Amino acid sequence: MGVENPRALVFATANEEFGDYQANGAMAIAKQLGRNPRTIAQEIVDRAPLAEFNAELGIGGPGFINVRLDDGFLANALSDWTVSQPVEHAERIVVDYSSPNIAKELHVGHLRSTVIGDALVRLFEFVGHTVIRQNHVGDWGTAFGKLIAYVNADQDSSDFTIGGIEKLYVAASQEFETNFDFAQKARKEVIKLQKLDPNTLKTWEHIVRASLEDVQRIYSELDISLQLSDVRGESSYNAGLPSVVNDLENAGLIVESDGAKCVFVDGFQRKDGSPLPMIVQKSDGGYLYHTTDLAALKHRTQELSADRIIYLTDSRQIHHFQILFAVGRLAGYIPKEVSTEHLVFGSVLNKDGEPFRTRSGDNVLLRTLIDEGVERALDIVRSKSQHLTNGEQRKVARQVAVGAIKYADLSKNRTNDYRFDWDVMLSLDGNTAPYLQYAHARICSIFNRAEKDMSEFLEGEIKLQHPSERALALRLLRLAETLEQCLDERKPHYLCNYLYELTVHFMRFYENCPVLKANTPQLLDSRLCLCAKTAQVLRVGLENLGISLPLRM
RNA sequence: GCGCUCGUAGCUCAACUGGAUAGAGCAUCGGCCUUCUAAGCCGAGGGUUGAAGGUUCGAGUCCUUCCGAGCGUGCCA
Repeated sequence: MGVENPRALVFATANEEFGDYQANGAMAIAKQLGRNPRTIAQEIVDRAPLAEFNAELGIGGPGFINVRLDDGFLANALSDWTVSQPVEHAERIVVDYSSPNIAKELHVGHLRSTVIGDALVRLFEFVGHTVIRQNHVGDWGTAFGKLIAYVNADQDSSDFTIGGIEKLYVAASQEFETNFDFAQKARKEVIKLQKLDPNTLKTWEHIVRASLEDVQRIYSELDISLQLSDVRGESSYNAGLPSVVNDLENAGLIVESDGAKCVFVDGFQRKDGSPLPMIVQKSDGGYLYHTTDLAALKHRTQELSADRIIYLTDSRQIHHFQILFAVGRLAGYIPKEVSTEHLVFGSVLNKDGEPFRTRSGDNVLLRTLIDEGVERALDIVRSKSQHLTNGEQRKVARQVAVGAIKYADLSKNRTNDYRFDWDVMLSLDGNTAPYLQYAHARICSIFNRAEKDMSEFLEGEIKLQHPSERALALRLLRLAETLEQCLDERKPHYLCNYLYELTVHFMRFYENCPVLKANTPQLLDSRLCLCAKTAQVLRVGLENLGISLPLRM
């Protein structure tokens, strides 16, 4: 038609009465040509572009081309369909997430980075990327002086288990505030640590190990895929910090200001318009997190050969990452073809919209959160699932609780703050993990009752007889486009919304279409196949979000 | 002060990045269990998308101004 870059702009219709999909490209073309959009749409439709699929085309509104897929086409498409959706170009993606602090237990402040990060790495891997997880733990710094001094002073604490480390840290901090001698010892330990004194280092290692073991226990309870081998703490970059500063000096980027070594980057300025520096070495010679992050960046491009580097932190660090990436480019640490992304997320608020804290104002520990969730879930499971044994109830309660916590987080747009509300996330109504888990359990139950193996029905001829079967089929086929959108924007909530919508349609199908009492053997097999595929999508979807599914509940 | 993010039903959240009549759940009201798990399904009411302008065939989405909230703004991370 003589138009540059014509795009079909195909979307699922907002309203079923318009069909299944709509193409909005005609209006864009009409604008370019200065012609009537409906005429353009008609010309496109006249060419019968989807004739081979038997699709029904119509024109609506100012020039929408509505597409209703043929039932037979849909049924065939679903019969041949599989969940696997590999990307064309696989990349090596470094994902930096969770990042707990040693000697502090995981708390709500780590929840979103950990949960969202873990969902994304699983999804990246599912579509074929190579993911390198990096847990950038805070295992270095002045706080360790206090801890080491405290452990040294009290030999009993040397065999602490880490429920105790948090307490140890609190006790050490208190001692630091009130006991002058202790404070002196703590400062000495910091220096000894920096000089890699063997005894001090030994205690440090001991603390780090115990702390990491505790972190792994929480990960395991939360079904987080991070392993000890993914840990690469701040301490591991220590030796490289001077060379980072050296690199920056060689690149002519360092400016001394008030005794501190700074990098100034165009575009970063303070309120008065004066340039805002990144300080890479303090006036006392010490290094800062900027420097460590630069060293990590260098490591990730040069040693890990990343194509992409992704960071998950809350939105307060936006500025830090902007300047970090800018300096990384200037220093040559980030080659042109490598992309860096800072994925931000909002804060976790309580029911009333305030920061989520304990009564005394402390961060809520993930340990506490899991325990409370399991307890609440167990109450519900005991009252609703009396057909399960005690042991099964406990297991289901755990899956429901962990699923609920993670799903509540993942199902919201990550960039916004979200409210943590037990009653909403554990509810069986609405866009929640238990609702999806329940639908899956119902499907399993059908196969149990029929004494058939679900995996044998993943393939088979599908017949779409009832409108709810058709609607379900259409939703199943949208997995691929959902995953694409989800990973395109690195926003898991698109997948959650999809899974919820899929489940709603499954529930309707379930109400309207008896499976085991279907009229003919062909219809029985077709419906079992729809069930099996739905269960598979739920499983693939939820498991890639890090959420497990009970077979019964 | 400046910068970033945000403001959608009484509440919690969506809205495929500019598309048709802004959708779900909770809460409220009303229906459906001798049939595969009722932890379910069906229906009803509920909106000037913070306000006012602007761009466009078309705006919750883009631009401007205002109001309001949160966060950030040089040696902590």
